[in-house]
Amino acid sequence: MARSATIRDVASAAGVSIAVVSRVINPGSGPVRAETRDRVLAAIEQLAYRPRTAARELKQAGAATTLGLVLADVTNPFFARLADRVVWEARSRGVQVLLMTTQEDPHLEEEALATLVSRRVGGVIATPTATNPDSWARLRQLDTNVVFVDRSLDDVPGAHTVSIDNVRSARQATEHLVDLGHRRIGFISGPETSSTGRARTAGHRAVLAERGVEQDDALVRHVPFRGEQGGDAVGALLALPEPPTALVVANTAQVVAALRRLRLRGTAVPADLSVVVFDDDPWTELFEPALTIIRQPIAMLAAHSVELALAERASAAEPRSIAVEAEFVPRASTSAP
Amino acid sequence: MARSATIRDVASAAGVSIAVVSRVINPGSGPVRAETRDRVLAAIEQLAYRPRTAARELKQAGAATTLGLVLADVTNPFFARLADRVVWEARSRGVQVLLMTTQEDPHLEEEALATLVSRRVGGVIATPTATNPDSWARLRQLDTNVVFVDRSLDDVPGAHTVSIDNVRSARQATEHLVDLGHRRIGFISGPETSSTGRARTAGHRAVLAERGVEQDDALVRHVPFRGEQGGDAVGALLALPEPPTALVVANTAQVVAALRRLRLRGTAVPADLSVVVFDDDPWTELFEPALTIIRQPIAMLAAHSVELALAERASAAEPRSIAVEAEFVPRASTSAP
DNA sequence: GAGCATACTGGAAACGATTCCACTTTTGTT
DNA sequence: AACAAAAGTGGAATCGTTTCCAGTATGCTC
Repeated sequence: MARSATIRDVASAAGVSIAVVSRVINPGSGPVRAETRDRVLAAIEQLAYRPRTAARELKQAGAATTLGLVLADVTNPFFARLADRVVWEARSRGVQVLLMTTQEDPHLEEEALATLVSRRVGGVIATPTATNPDSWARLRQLDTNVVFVDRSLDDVPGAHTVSIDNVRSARQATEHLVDLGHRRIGFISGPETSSTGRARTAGHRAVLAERGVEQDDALVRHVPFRGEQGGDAVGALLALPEPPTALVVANTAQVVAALRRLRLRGTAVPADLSVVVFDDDPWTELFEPALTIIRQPIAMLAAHSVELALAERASAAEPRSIAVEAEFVPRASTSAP
Repeated sequence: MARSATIRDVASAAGVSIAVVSRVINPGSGPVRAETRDRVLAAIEQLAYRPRTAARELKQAGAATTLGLVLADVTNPFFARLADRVVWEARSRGVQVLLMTTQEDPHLEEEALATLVSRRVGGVIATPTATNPDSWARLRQLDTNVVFVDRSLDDVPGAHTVSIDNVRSARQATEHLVDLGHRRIGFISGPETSSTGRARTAGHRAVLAERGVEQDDALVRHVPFRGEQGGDAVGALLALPEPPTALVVANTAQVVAALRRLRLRGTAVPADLSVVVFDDDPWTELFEPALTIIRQPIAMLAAHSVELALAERASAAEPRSIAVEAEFVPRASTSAP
């Protein structure tokens, strides 16, 4: 296999210097006579020359041309759609996206960040899984914009945050259920270490306190975002001496596992158990009964994230925290107990 | 912001030459005295030095350390799970994945391929959307392994293919329906340009011919994989003077749109219309009635793809075409007409 | 047609790593 | 104690670009 053509090959084929070829490749970087340009372009075409990114990036230190997107789990439809939108937004700005998945594994996350660091990407958008403070700090230190989306980490100074107002959304869900007359409300949340998990349980608890509903810690379950444990959590809740009459679930994977379990047990929704989900998969509407959901404005999340990730990097800039509005969509899976 | 440390900074901090630092960074590349190594490592730690990928790649010509994954649509759960598995497989081999999405847009696909070419990745796994023969050819020309997964392209010499046997799976679906007594079977397939679309309709037609069922081209609809057009297709089919009593649908996005439309029209499944889907989303089981599906062995697809993509590159090697077995899972959405 | 400002071109120095090869030091053998 | 082999180290070339700067050709003005 012949070594692929370099700028030098093109230069000699076109009978010019490599400097000229470089100017042809990057229009606007200097004058080139039209006739010369044509000759160079012909040579490029003929040799199928493509400049090597590696060499290019090596020379131009801070290439804001690539953006890292570190997702916890593409298998989660919410993240998948977020990725889709981020790619779309980035593309409209002529930026490429390096998409990495951590599968909710702190180790993989650390690896992903190491890659991004050594690639010197222009910005990073991430749904952090674990507290890898060193890795995040390293990114900041390179003056890379760091944007946490959906979830966030407290101990990463300088990182921007984009998410829905989780406290508020959890409040809405719980208020809705309390208004319907529920007094024992199960809450399947993300891990306690996750910012979303904490914010949502906080909102939930606040409403219960305001409404004078008795709190029972046994009703709040912290379950990994990924995997099948949502089912076990539901099982445990319904096995309580005083089982809940309503349930709030944190994401699609969990609700799928939970619904599967409910069907197995013959628990009727909403007759025996009302259900609210933090997510917006098209299937939630098709499910019988249609699920009451909290719909996150994915396009907005993506737009703001990309914006911040690509902003002029000024280490001094105040980190911003953007909260977008989620929509509460009551449907058929919630009713009076 | 201070320029980040280079190998030279580390070398002078540790009082050694850059050659030694390089050997420390890549263990096994040459001898280093233990004491020296410690000194270098300390300097690395202290300066937070991280080698730049760009420089590294520039030197080592054929770095088989990165693999490109070009997906048509991460929003499609099938592809999302494929991505998840590919990342997993690649990681177990110490390889990183550059995930790019084309959103079923030939333009975006071409861009993605251009990136991959200029990055000189070791291998590419793709679900091709369009015939971009030049781009694919360029990859082959660089002696990059090209693996098509799920779908394939005919006019790309040298590319490997990994997919299920689409003819066979479509046969199973149609046979199942014919056995149940259906004579008019609607078929919502991918675009005619897609290999899967063609293979599946071929299998479908073969069974009809064998069983002496009258064929009607109006019953076969070619619909984009992405978007909402599955709904319109269903509407059109049911508006036929002689509407079908059964329906085969090509993927999740299409079936979601289709089911939404059916619900709107009040068409009962399977009483009025039996439904089979080429896909395996957990929701298909939760849907009422549980959908009869064709389950693709995603883990196998991923394993084979990564294997081929990372294989020793020998341009001479015969391109392989691997067909893995899909599983037909009859559930409640199909019954006698 | 002289003088000057531009347009165009090419030589050479980076960028930050890896790697070959020659050189020095240590170790082991007899 | 002498010598060979092995271990350790550093100088310098190289990978494929971009970019600075100096040099040459061209066009314009008077």
